[in-house]
Amino acid sequence: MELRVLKYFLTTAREENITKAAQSLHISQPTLSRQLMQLEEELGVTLFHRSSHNIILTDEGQLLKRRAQEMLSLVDRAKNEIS
Amino acid sequence: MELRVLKYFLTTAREENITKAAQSLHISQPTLSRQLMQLEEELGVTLFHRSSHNIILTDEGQLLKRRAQEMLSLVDRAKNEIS
DNA sequence: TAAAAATACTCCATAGGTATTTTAT
DNA sequence: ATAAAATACCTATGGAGTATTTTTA
Repeated sequence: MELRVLKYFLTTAREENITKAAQSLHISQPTLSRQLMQLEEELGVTLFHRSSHNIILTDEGQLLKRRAQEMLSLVDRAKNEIS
Repeated sequence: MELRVLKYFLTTAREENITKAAQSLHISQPTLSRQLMQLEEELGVTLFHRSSHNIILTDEGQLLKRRAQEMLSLVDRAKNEIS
């Protein structure tokens, strides 16, 4: 689990669409799709319910969302405190 | 800033010695030395006071230490909640 | 049949390693 | 003299891209 991928995850959770999230992140759709699948594999859970028109968080995905948001807030906080 | 490097940083802060921290992390001393320098460069601050026999946190380093510990705690918490 | 996601490759950036040098006690 | 960090150089893993196929509303 890396902060870069958690940002990918949160953007995707927000957009509910991998293609749009990838555009927003300025990476390709396959790259994002792969990173999300790898994150799911690493955690051993399904994070998204995938349909052909959108992709929404599972219960486990919602849990990760909260913690990921907290982690990224801490990054901002650390950067502010340090500088 | 990535969680992997924050783990490196916290281990080094604890060991106060890059060589020992690298052994504890099962990576080489130059790899750890480089990652720490890159983290400092990224943040634009010095995180460690380096002497020839130990390496200790600066004030900015202490600030990062707190937040990094919180982030890694959140990782554990997320993993526990999910599984 | 038209979107969105997944798959199949290819490429390259960078994490990591070994060998060596520098530094400070 | 010695222990530790930094530097130089090389290797290789995996992050990222393009092209294509699969899937489902």
